[in-house]
Amino acid sequence: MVAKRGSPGDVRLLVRISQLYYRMHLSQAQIGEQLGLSRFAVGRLLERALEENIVRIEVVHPAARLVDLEDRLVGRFGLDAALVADVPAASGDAADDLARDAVAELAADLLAQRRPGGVIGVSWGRTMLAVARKLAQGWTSATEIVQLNGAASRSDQPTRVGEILERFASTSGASFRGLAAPAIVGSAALRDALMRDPAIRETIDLARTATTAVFGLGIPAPDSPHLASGFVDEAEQARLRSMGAAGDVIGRFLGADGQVAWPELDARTIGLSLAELASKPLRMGIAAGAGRGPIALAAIRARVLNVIACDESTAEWVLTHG
Amino acid sequence: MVAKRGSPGDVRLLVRISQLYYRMHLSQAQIGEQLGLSRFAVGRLLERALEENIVRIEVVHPAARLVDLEDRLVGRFGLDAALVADVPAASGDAADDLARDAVAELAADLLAQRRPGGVIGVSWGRTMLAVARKLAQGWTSATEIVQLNGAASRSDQPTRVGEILERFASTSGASFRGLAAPAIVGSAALRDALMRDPAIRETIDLARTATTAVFGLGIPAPDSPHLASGFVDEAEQARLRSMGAAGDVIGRFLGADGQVAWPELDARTIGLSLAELASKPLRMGIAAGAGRGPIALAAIRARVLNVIACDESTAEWVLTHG
DNA sequence: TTCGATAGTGCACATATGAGCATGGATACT
DNA sequence: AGTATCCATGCTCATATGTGCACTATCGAA
Repeated sequence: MVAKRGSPGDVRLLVRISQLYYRMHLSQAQIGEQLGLSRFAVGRLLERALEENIVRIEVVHPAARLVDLEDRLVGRFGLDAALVADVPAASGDAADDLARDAVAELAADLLAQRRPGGVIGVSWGRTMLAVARKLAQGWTSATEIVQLNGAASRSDQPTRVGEILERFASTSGASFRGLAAPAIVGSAALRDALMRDPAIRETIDLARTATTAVFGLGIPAPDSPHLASGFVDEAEQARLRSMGAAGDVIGRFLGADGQVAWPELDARTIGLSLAELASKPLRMGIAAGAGRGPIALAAIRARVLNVIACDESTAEWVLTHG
Repeated sequence: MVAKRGSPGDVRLLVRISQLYYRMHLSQAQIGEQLGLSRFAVGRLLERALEENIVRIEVVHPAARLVDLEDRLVGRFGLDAALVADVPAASGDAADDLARDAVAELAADLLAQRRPGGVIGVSWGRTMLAVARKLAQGWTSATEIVQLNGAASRSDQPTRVGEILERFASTSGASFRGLAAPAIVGSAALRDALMRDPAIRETIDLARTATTAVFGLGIPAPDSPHLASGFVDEAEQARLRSMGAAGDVIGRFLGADGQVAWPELDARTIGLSLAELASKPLRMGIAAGAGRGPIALAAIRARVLNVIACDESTAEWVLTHG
């Protein structure tokens, strides 16, 4: 007669079987033979040992947290993939640089894994530069790299759009095409006029054919390259923020709900539209650094991205507030 | 291209696969499908996750310690079984009572599990009384219960040998037979004379046919019922201890090496010999309470037991000193 | 006592996993 | 450049495990 369920000897049997199975790596049949039980009985007792928490199986690596965040982002928002970087939660410019690098590495890894071909559209900014610098030789077989949106010509900080395009192209053997125009101009009319310029138009048309887009998620800080380009004065910047702009995607500012924050300003913005962006099969948005939570959530809601790369605190903000 | 071994993305893959496998309970094939890997690759990565301690599987129940001690006792000394009771390591008479009860319960459980038949030999003492009181109705189909060694007639503490035999018998439907003689007498000649007495001889002969023996392991304390029976005076008791007697098994005192400590005294002892005891297929020795380590080890070395039941501190002592 | 409910048992069969091996692609060394 | 070596890969085949089911022992209530 075997010890009854719930008796002290019963737990001991579960413990013994668990140790034989998980520690000694005996088969259930061997254990059964040794203890005079059928292999079925052993299997069922092992199942009970698991149920009753006599055996604990856990994923203990620190990265487990991050993978968990990724899975929750994918599950909650129906994304294609999510990458959450392991970044100590510090603040300051140095910490932001670290976060950018870590997130950029993940983004570059994912691109290499997916090996997107054809035309790839890219935006610019510090984050995109970090990604460009992490790309390994031969990461893709793409044929052409194209700039998705205008670059500030008068920014105090160089936008480095040239280096970004050049690196994306040189590491992959693709050619590249820049967009020789400001991000945001003074009026919708001027924007429309520029968009009709043949060189600009050709680039935008090429960008429309891209099946992959990679872009950073920006915040409306006073030193944002978009806002500092000279066509958006301080009053307009203040108005933008007061309208609840969470940040920008390829130069276009979104509110927390994922809608364009200020349509009139959007009409003065040069580059692919958000609707066009949202139609790409692979569109990766990258958010690194403090305060990126709102724009990340807005971009997710707008569905302008289906792959997000961000740091831990951004991921947590999004999951908390989304 | 999959992330290279050692790269950060590699660990993340291991973590993700581990979570899908151990937490979500997907099959390796499903995981492979989902991540674009063969099921073999998934299996190998899971193996690596285990090797690299990304996944930890442990038996967490408090009883695991005890089961571990049991396994080590069985393995180290080639026993048939070992039972280690979960007893808080306290000292004092109350603690000893608790330990005795806990060990007795395990011993009774094991007996019920083995269901020994035929003739069962038993010794007496506080430990055996505790075992007798734990026996459940119908624990065995044995036909006869027989006393293995003489009982002190003049002990200050009643030996309760009657109750022990009666309980062993009444819970199993067996009849019982006592041994109406002292444990130790004054001379070998007197011992031999008693052993020739028909009633005593019959009981001993019956005990020789027993295939199962259950007995306590005693220590040579001044209040030991064996020593207090009147035939061993204080000088002899002191001599016994000075000869290094670790304790007794069915009234026969053993040295630390498992040899009979004092052959002349042994020749004055009534009951089964240790060699006869050691030939039984199932012979369970029970040691509960402080200071039982040495006699437990001695009994193991003498092979007079092949099943031991003891408390945690005794088990640890034996493993440390054996 | 008799009956029904319940939980445990062993089985046949389907599925999942592991082991050994041949292959191919990369690396390092000459 | 040529070549030896090392690994990772995916295969086949053997083993191990899980599932659903029919059967039985046990226990409590009528």
